[in-house]
Amino acid sequence: MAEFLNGMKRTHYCGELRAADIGKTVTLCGWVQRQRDLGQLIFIDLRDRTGLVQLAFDDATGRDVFDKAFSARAEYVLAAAGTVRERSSKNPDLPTGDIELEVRELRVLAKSETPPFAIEEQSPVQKETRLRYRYLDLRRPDMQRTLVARHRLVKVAHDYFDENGFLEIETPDLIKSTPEGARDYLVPSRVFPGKFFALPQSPQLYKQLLMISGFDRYMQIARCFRDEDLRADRQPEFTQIDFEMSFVEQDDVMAIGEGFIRDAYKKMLDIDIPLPLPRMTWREAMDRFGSDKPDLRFGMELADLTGDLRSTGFRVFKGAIEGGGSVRGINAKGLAEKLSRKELDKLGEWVKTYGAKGLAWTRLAGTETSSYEKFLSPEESAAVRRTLGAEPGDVLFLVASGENSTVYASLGALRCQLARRFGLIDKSKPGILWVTDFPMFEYSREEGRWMAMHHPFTMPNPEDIGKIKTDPGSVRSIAYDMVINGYEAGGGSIRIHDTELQQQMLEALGFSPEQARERFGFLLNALKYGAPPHGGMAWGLERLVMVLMDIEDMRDVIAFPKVASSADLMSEAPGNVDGDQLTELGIGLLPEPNQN
RNA sequence: GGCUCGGUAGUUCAGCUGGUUAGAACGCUAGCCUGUCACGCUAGAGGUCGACGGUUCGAUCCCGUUCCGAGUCGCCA
Repeated sequence: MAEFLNGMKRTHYCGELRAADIGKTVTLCGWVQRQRDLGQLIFIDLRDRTGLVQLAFDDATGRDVFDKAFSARAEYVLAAAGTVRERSSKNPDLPTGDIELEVRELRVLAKSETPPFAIEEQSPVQKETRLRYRYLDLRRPDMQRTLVARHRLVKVAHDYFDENGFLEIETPDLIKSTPEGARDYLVPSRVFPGKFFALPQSPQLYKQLLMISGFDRYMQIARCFRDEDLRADRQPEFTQIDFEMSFVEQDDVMAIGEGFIRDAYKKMLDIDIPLPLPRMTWREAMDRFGSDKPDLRFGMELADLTGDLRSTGFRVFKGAIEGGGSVRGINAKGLAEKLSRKELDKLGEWVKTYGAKGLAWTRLAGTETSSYEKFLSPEESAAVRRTLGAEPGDVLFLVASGENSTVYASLGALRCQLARRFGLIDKSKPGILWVTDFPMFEYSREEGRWMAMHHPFTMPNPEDIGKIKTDPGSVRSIAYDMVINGYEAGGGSIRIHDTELQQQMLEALGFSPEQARERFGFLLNALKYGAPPHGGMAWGLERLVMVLMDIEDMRDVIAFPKVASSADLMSEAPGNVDGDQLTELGIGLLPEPNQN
């Protein structure tokens, strides 16, 4: 049976004691990091969220206390009272290494089973084990540091938006399902059997309604849910730093957004971000980097070789160009010696996952080899080399496709892959920029219709409004993303505040007036009663913590995350429910052979 | 939904061409040790080789199915 505190009150955190505290009587509480039994002398490292401190037990220690120290094991919870004294042999590796606690009184507040892994920095344990025992994993200093940073970033956001006149207003989590966009998580209604709420993918419609209500400047730390497959940087439930403001144009929103990111870098990392942030149109980002979230921390930009190869006889390139696509390339500077023939073939296989039919290359090592130059005229080969700035030691990569999106995706991914693998990324300064002028629509093959690239409430560029019906592919939107280090850290837009334009937009997206009313009637109605021009944006809180802390796995910035199947390994959610619960909700399950 | 990779002691891993007692390190348990701090020394315990089926005289190893995990493409207004 564990002991109780029974009047012992913690006076200090473990990690904050210093030489200046020598002679003080203190009471500490924490977990046993390690017990070192030297016979007549025992040391215990006691840990709390501030760090470690050494407890000492020797012949001056009472028998009862000494025996407790003897039987203490890893992760036992202790309260220790005594006197801070100077160590006879100091430990320069520990902030508290000059002192130790001479323990007079010791309580074992809780014993512990041997933990499945050691609670320490950079524990070499697999993610799966860590997530099963997340409550132990979270005791590790790096996890604690990360969650502290996350807390501080939220605090920076609250402070910044409060200082700028924004009000935090909560929007509902049980809302109406929207057909556009990601799959909704559905919540059955007991009162309306057969009907469902949805969990929000974002507070989008509600924050627009708040603008119509006149709150003028809104912000929220908003929980969002998307029932889509996961990635290392994507979780089904996540948090947005969300804001919206009235009587503004794109530059006004961007100025507020930039101000926050400057504050965040200053207060979290003491890094000065010069404003205004650089801007790049979506078109330019695609052409130069093959991505709408370009990582600016390294070069290897794409080059369009279509002009050089316009009249080539090489069937692969010719077919791509005549098919309305292009041939583009990148120059992997100086990587010829590092990329063997075998590895080039591997990369060729790898780009196929992005839809490319293959990867053409020229390796300018001692003996030059090329997979495609034999099919080109000498003039064409020379032109390609010239355009790519080829020099001895380089490797040229070319992708040709009748679909420009395939060329962009393949080369954009290859560029990032090579940079990561060969350490070309300059981490000394963050690569932050705005990407603007996104296309309003993109065509969905599966749906056979035009879809909103951002969302259906995004303001089209006034210059392009006339083309919504005639040439939707060329319509630009007043939408902007904030890209940091190759991540889409945030994004937003100016919204449509005009009923007629909103209806026109929904029509272009294939909604009948009835469908539009059914899905978004409340917004369309609200727009009729005097909507101010408004816009806003949102950041993914997790993404921001990731880029700020240089963490690559989103699960490492979330206390209790999901694994790739969207399950929670610790609680084993999702789980079965009682038949009674389903009956009450009017839900019957289809027979599933693999239910257990 | 597709593709690729992985699952062996509590943990991280090794395990040849299929061969009879499946290993290492750390951790754990016990004993010794008065200045350690990744303490040290000695001894010991600990395995459904993810699961099921098949091939074989014999399967951790080969084949099939399946479960779990990772990455990624699709998907993610």
